[in-house]
Amino acid sequence: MEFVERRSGISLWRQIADQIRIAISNGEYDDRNMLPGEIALAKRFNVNRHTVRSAIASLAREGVVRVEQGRGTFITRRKRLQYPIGRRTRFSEGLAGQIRSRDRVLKDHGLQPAPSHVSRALALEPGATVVRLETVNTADKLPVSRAISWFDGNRFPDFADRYEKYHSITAILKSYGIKDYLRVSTRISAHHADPTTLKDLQLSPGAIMLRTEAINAEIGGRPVEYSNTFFAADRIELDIDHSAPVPAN
Amino acid sequence: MEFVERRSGISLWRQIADQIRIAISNGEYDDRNMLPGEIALAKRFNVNRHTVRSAIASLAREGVVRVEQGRGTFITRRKRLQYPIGRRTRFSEGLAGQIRSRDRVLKDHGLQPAPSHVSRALALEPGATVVRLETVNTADKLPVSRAISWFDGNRFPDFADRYEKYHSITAILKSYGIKDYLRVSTRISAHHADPTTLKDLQLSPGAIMLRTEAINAEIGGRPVEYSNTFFAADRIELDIDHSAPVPAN
DNA sequence: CTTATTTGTCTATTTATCTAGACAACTAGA
DNA sequence: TCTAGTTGTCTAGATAAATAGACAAATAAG
Repeated sequence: MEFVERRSGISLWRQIADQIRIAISNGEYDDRNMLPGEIALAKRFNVNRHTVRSAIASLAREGVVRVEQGRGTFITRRKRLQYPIGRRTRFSEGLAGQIRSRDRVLKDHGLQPAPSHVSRALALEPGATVVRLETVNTADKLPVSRAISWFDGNRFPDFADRYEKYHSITAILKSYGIKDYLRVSTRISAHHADPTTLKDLQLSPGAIMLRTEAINAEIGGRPVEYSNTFFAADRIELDIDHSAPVPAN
Repeated sequence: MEFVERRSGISLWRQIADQIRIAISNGEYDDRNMLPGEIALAKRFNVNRHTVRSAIASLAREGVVRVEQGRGTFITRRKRLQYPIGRRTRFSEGLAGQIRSRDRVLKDHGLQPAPSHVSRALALEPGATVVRLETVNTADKLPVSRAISWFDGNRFPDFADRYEKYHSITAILKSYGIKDYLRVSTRISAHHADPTTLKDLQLSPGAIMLRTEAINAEIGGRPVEYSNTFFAADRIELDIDHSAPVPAN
């Protein structure tokens, strides 16, 4: 008997949907590739059949299962994408082989005085001007992450303008003469998604986002990029590589 | 005006509590170290004052805020612990300096035939016998993570027994002649906590867990430990270090 | 064709959540 | 001491979530 908690602020159907989603991604139903019947699930969770139906309806809206009258409920998607993070992390390469199409849309950009955490990360003076770039990244037409990047405004004054031309951080930095850069640190946390992220990543309230706060530096060690990225936790996982650094090419 | 979504399966008070918790950890109220008044919050979220009160009551139960009649609502905790992950990751050292007390309790252990993902990670034959160790880790009396570790059952047959004596993975491995080991890979994902984790980490439904799936290997590269760790996402964040590997000491 | 098993729809009722308003209790400052 | 601003408590009603039961509609197998 599985457990759901009442009066917890999370409706029963939502708790059940969450547990079924986890079970699916753990491969628990891989043998038949379908869920148990509604009546069996209702008994297992000790709730009414209609409550289970609400849970399944929400999983169907997410595209995790497909319901067929008279037959049952079939699992349609199971695995998260894997996003590798290592010394040489590039969004443009990370998902290669896992998806068919990929896109990055520039949502917003501008110059601004650096907030304190930004100036600290980029080793700039407090209040120095920085370029702010906000993008939404899509894989197979589904948004997977939202990134906010900051760069030294004095060093890269027209960074955002060059985005139209190059469409890639790596290429823009190269156009400034920076041949290579490496990841220095990554801080990872998980939160309930905030309203902006819910909207940008097409999530529903209560959804989880994985947040990475990363610093990239050029070869000498000078920081060039500071970024906050918010991933849709139900669509992607992070794969950390601890192996020895790759020599610059 | 902040946004909350109705009929989403998450009660309004819970959505509001989640948003306030995020705002606090973003340092938005650092100037006065207290929340706006209930009436102001109700207006901002466009809900009834009683709904805001429910949200605040739940944050108070969590220990995030303290409410004082006639005065206001004060912020009592703000930052997550930072758990460093690098080539040399050791729970016993990771939180040093951030907490006063630390404890690890062995919850369960035993020998079992390796599930496929375990045998693959440890480079053993399918179905080989493995030692399974389940622990709950506590910092300042609050549980922060739950870990399940697997080791080669042929190589370390009495691993679990030695736990009583050494109380440390590193020390046990040393007792088997393994002087040093390094992290090879870490896979990170975020999920709604499952019932077992909710209970072990004293969380409430809808809470988020950060999951790491890690492989440690001895110096030659032979895997020695495979582990799944579930962190309470609202108490801890992961800090990835990408710097060059430290030489063995 | 019949039967058992599955999901789909409908009505009714109960329980929980949210809203609305009034007023009490407490705090800090004028 | 008075006043403005805060949280605490109570009542009542509206809305949403969950339960209960009955039966329809589709599927698969004998």
